[in-house]
Amino acid sequence: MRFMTTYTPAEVAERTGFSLDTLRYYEKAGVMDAVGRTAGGRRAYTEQDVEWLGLVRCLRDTGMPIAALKRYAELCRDADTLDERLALLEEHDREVQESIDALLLQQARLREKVAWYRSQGASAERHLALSVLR
Amino acid sequence: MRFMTTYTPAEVAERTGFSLDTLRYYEKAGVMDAVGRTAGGRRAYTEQDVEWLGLVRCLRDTGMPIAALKRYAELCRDADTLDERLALLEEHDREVQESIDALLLQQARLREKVAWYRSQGASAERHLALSVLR
DNA sequence: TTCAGACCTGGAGCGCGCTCCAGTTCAAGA
DNA sequence: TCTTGAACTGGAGCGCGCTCCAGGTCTGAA
Repeated sequence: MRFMTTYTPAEVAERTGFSLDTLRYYEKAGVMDAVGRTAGGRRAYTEQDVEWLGLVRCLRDTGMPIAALKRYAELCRDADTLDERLALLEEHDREVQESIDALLLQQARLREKVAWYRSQGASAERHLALSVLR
Repeated sequence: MRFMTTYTPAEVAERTGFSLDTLRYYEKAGVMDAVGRTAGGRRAYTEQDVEWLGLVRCLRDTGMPIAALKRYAELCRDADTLDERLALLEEHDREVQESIDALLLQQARLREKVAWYRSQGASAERHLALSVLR
């Protein structure tokens, strides 16, 4: 007989930032293995479940689609898939890098626009200053 | 009588990277002003239209929602709204910065994971090397 | 024992941003 | 003149990732 700490759905939602509905959805969608249950049928998340959800958080926040997450989860069920898992994460990393790069590029454009508006604002103020001085 | 260069929908799609459907959608949605038409009723995009779409590209690529873009377009119809436009873009810039920061943070986590897999791969190789040497 | 409130399920619904479609019209080249 | 292909319209449909709902069950505190 072994004992282990488990967490209620509400606690997991609190700790991971996922909603209860999202947690159930992830389970249904195969993003995570079926969660253990209490005698009464309530979910009892283990520490590992919560850790897994931490990784899910990371991958979702970086834009990995549910389908890829599901694929990754499947690979993790088989211990003999380290290469594939690594490849999947490396591919994702490249995509993340690309979106960061794209974001930085467009941010530069955006800031040019902002700078332009500020210069317009400045001339409006100059204008105001002149009219005040008149 | 004045002449100006205009562009067909196909040309604009080519230049902006938006699909024909998306261009029509943006017009319907108020993301851009109604585009001028030829005698036969076909759209004739002006250089300004194309420039505007360039800005739309920038804002969409950085995640600005259609509704905000529409709001911005409305402000641009009134010359007397520089402050509001600037505020809108500055707010957007902050959000862009936040998502870049979030992305960088999670990317770091992701790379730790990748590094872990590589170390596993390395020990697997060591293991392989050992078995080869045996 | 009772009751509130957390949790259960299956399935419908939603918000976003397009994307596709059908049926029609326009325009340029052979 | 005919043909072909690009563009027109209004509206339906879609993929994604949740989110909500109804109707029922479980559980711990009073």
